[in-house]
Amino acid sequence: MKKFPKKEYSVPFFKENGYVRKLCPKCGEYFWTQNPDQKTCGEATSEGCAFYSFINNSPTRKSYSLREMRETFLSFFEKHGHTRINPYPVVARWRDDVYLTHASIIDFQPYVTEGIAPPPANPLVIVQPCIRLVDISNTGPTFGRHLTIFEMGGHHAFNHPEKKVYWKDQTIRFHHEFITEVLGVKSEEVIYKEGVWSGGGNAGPDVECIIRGLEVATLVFMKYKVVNGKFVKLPILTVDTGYGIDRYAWLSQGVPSCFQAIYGDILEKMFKMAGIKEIDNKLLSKVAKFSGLVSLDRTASRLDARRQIAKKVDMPIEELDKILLPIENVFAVADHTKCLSFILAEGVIPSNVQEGYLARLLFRRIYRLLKMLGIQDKLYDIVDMQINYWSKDYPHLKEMRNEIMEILSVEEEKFRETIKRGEGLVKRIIKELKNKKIMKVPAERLTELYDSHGLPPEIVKEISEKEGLKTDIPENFYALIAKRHSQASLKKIEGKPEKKFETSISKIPETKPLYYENPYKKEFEAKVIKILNKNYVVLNETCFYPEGGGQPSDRGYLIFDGKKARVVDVQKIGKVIVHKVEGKTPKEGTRVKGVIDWNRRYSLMKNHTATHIINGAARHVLGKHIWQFGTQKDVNRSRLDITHYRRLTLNEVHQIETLANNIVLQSIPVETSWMPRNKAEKLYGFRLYQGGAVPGKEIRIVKIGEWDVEACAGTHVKNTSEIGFIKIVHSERVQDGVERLVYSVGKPALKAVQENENLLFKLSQTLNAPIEKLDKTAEKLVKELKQALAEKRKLIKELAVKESIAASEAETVKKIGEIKVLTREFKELNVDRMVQTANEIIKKDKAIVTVFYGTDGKNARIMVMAGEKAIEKGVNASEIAEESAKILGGGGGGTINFAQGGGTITEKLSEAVKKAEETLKKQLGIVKD
RNA sequence: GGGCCGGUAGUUCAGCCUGGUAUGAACGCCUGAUUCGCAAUCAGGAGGUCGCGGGUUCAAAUCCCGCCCGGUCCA
Repeated sequence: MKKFPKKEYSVPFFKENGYVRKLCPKCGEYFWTQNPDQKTCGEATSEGCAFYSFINNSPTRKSYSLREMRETFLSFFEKHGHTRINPYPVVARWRDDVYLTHASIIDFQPYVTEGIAPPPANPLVIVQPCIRLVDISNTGPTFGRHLTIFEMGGHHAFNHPEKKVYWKDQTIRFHHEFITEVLGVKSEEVIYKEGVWSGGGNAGPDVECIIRGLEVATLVFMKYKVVNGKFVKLPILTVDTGYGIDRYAWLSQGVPSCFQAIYGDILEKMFKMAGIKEIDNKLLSKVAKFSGLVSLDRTASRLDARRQIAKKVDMPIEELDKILLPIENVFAVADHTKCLSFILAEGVIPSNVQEGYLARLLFRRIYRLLKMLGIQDKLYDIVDMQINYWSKDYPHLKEMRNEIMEILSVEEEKFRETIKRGEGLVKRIIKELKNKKIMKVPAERLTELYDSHGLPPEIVKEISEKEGLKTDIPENFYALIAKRHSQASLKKIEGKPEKKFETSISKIPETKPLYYENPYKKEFEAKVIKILNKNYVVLNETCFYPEGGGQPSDRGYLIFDGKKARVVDVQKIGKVIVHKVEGKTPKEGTRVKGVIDWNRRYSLMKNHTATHIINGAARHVLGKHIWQFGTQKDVNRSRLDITHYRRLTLNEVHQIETLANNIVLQSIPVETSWMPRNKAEKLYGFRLYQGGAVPGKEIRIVKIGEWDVEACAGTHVKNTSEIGFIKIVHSERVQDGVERLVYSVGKPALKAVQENENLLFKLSQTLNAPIEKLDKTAEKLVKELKQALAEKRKLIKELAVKESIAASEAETVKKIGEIKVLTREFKELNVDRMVQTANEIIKKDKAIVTVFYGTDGKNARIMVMAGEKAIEKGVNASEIAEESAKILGGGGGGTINFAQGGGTITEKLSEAVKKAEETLKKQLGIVKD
């Protein structure tokens, strides 16, 4: 990565205080220090630049708990003119580019950092719980340097060209004052390492603050936007600092691991649960000192890291591993269960897609860790402990306790099923391989098992080796998985034709939307600003609603000079609304009259408001974890996808429907208003972002009484009573954890009910039973049908036995050489009966060949069965069937002892039977060609 | 959003590639034998709209298309 020149880091603070800039010989990075004897950058990296020297030897004046450290940090910056801001959710619903909040700056991107919206305060200070799942495999082995969930303290300043707050020098001074004067660390112990930060589309120089080996903060000076890999200067310079609150607490306590610093006595309880009684703190401290060396990714081996540490602490690797592994596992459990609790508390449902998949990943990892520790049953106790512990700082956890527990138990059930199913599958595959004398599970099988069935190769290995089959997990296993996916995803993506206007449109002034001022306005007059590509019309203002937020565009007409242009589509590109027209096109600069298709539009308005109502109703009926996942409105039928961990029952759907209709009947006014993003978030919370990210400084709020508030750009009715009637017609599971509600509104809703009634009526007529008794009637019918089918099978068999007796005595049996042939017509074409009868006859006499035939008028069928002895003499049933079926104009075939054929030329049936006899004779060598 | 796998007896599955009898397998169930009783064992038996709907074919569990249901991986 590109490095910034020295001048980017050379701030007055360093000069005034006698800092020198040095180059670390180990990692090759520059750093600033007051200590002239400092050789390396002082960070405990995997290159081994230094080791931790704060373990059992804290550099701070006193020991801080996480909570104390958080408060100390916040109040320090508050004292220095920063406004304290409450933390944002860990699920970043206001953004569509990331799922989780992984830094405090995420809260303010992109609207604040791009200058679209003002910050809630400037400067501000916040402690934000952050989630980073990329570090999941390191969580535990690095003793807490990596966590999936941690608290990032950030003091942020947004420097506008016309209004500067503070920049590099002051930022570093703040940090230094905090660390030395507040915490009491000696000034010369603080090293500032130069770095380049890049993420979320932004970049800039940064300094990393290192104390006794531990990086405790990163001070980022965001000044670039990354466009196509190039750095473009930003108008707003953002001070983006990240203070690892957890790491500061760790530093101050000097305990071996960060987990001990964060979790205190609940970690002790987890150790007890796992039966880990005596922890050798001396050893742990020694290991902790060198834990900076550890850095795992998907390819690096855990044992390699362990080997290095074992050497440092002078202990056999096996022994060390035996001691450390369970401890690390408990560390990971502590971290992961906190992380999962936070995610679930915000209504994420474990799923096979999107952020739900992350939750599932986390759950399954926890479950495996607990299994290794032998305490799977303690999952709920641990999560309960976490909820209690963290609710003091984050009270929303407690509110969601019951839902979290419910979701966990559903998820546990699902995982157990998957494993059970998988084990069975692996065992079968192993058996199959053994039968083929393959004594090793092929790599291809491993990838298939993982990709299609979710079975990690380690599990497959475990099972297979128990069964005595070798399994080599390829080193590039995950690369092979990636390959499976890349091969399949070579489909072309077609962009909207309007996309190509994007560049030409930037010069056109924005279109004034009239549909917000008055959503009931049906006609308007406007000036034609621009015609694009012959049939795309841009007006100065319009009533036509462009497609967006799941609401389709309006249709209608543009009228000019007595001519009409049909508006078939409306799109919003940037701030310009484009009308796609068919027929005549108006000229640029002229005035046109616009008329929207009111019936359609009014219908869409009702549907849109109904969507909000149902969403609110669903949340009320099912719980606070309900979020809108997606939605599509239409005139006759709309749909709303919601997050839920179980299949909806009909009863639940009915409850939602009833509640939704209650809201309609209560004639609640629908209030729409524009307000600044910050104000709206403060007033209504992040629940606003049901429909995902909403751009802009001011956002539009649609509020339906106390039932629902959402940020929404759609058109709505003024009062819920206008909707009339909502009928949920259908519910389905779109993905794991996502339920779809399909519903109709107003007249189409009535129609939907009537259609169902039609169906019932028809059914009632067919079954000749009153509608009220249809369920019983159908039940009875199915039962009777089953009985009748069973009876039929029985009778066919009985009949077959009888007929076989009769047939063997009948004269229709012809002797041909040493074998016998029985030809017989079946009046009713019943293949089953023919087969059964033939079976019985052959059972009695192995030298017989049966030739059965019949026709239903449309098709003719011929069936040949040969006994063992007949086959010995050279009879081939398949050939006979094939030959005679040719005459019938069809084909036939089968096995040597049983075959059938047929055709459509039914009148040649007797000829075909004759042919069968001839073929048989030929096979026996009685007749020659 | 994209991909992959699966749906056959009460249960777990085989059969599908290469269309031609589901004499399907195991477990479970029922009856009988043995046993003080249970388990075990033996003998016999019942149990299937092959997820649904179309198509191709003389013929579809099997091939093709659509749908429904479940599982799973990736971003």
